[in-house]
Amino acid sequence: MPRRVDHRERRELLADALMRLAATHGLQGVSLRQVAGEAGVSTGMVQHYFRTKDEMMTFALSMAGSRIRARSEAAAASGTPRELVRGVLLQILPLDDTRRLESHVGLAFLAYAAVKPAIREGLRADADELRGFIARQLRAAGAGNLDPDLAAIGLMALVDGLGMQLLSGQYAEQDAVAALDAQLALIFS
Amino acid sequence: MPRRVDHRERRELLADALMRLAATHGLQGVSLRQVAGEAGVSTGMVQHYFRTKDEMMTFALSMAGSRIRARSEAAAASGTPRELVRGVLLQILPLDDTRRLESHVGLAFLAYAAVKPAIREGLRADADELRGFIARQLRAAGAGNLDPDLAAIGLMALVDGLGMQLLSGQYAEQDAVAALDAQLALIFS
DNA sequence: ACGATGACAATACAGGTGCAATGTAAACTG
DNA sequence: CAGTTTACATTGCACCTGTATTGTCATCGT
Repeated sequence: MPRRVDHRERRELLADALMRLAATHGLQGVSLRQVAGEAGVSTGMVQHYFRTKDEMMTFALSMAGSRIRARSEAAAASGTPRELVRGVLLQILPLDDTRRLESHVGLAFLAYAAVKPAIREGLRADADELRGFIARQLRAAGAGNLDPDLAAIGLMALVDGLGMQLLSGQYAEQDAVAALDAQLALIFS
Repeated sequence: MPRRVDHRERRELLADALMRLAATHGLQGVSLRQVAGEAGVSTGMVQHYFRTKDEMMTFALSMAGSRIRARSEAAAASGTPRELVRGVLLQILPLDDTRRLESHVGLAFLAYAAVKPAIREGLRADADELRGFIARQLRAAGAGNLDPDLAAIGLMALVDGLGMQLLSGQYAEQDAVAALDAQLALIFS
C-alpha cells in the first residue's frame, strides 16, 4: 500500500489506540510501542505519522475534544434552555462505557496538562466554548437571579467534579445525576 | 547514624520530595532515583524505607490526606454552619502556593488512582469523611429544601471541579470563589 | 523507463527504570 | 568482647523508553 493513504484516518486509528491505553494505564504510562501494539502496527509506522510523542498526544487531545463537541452539539439540537443545558452536561458525565472511557482519557489529559503547558491551551479553549454556550442558555431563560457566567462556571465545575468522583467510585451514578438535577432545579428557580 | 532512626520522619521526608516532584512532573513520571535526588539521599535509602514504589505512593497519599484533614479541622474550629462549610471548602481550592501544590498532587493521585485501585480506596475514604461533615452541617442549619446528602455531594464536586479548572488556568481565582459563594447563597436559602 | 517520493519495517542506541544483591560500618544485646 | 541487627551505600541486572538511522518496496510524475 504505497502512496495514497489518508493521513487523518491513520492518525485517528493511532490516537484511538492511544486513548484506549490511556484509559487503563494513564497517559504518562503509555509508550509508542504500546500504541503500536494496540493498533496492530509497527512502531516505525507510528513514527511515520507522529514525528514525536508529544505530537501524538496533542493530536489525540484535539481529536477527543472535537468528538465530545460533536456529541454535545447533537444533544443540543432542540428543546428548552433547561433541557439543552441538561442534555449537554449529561454528555460529560461518565454514565456508559463510551463516556467512562472518555472521562478516563480526559482525566489523564488533565493530569498531563499539569505537566505540558501546550496541552493546557487546547483544554481551555474547549471548555471556554462550552461555558459560553451554557451561559447563553441561562441568559435566554432569564433564569433566577444569578449571574449567568458565574452559574455556567459553577455548572461546568459541578459536572467535572461529579465525573471525577464517579470515576473514582465514590458514589452511584444515579446520585451524580440527582445532584446535577438538584442544581438545575435550584438555578432555574 | 546507626540504629535509632524515626521511621515515620524519614518516610515523610521522602514523601515530601515525592510530592514536590509530582506537582511538576506528574506521579507516573516520578522515579525512585528522582525522589532520592530531590531528597538528597541515595536510592538505597529510599529502598530501605519503601520496599516497593507502590508502597511509597500509598504512603504519600495517606500523608497528603491527613495533612489536608488537619488543615480542614483547624478551619472548622468554630462558627455558624455556613461559615464552617465555607471555611472547609475553601481549604480545598488552590488559592495559594501551598494549596496549589497540594492540588497538583491531588490531581496526580486521582489520575494515578484510575490505574491503581488500591489508591482509589484511600481517596474515597477521605472524601466520604468530608462529605459526611458537610452534610451534617447542612442538616444542622436546616438549609433550604434540599436533601443535605445531595447538596454535600454537589458542593464537594463543585469545589473539586473549580480546583481542577483553576489549575488548568481556565479562569481567575476570584471567579472560583465567587462561584462557590453563589452556590452557598443558593443552598442556604 | 526511471529517478523521486511516500509508506512503511527493522534495527540500533543511549539512557532511564524498578528492583535485587551485596557491602560496610555503627550501635545495641548478650 | 562477640554477634546480631539496623541503616544505609554501591553496584548490577534485565528491561523498557523515545528517537535516529537505514532499508525496502510500490507507486507516481515525467
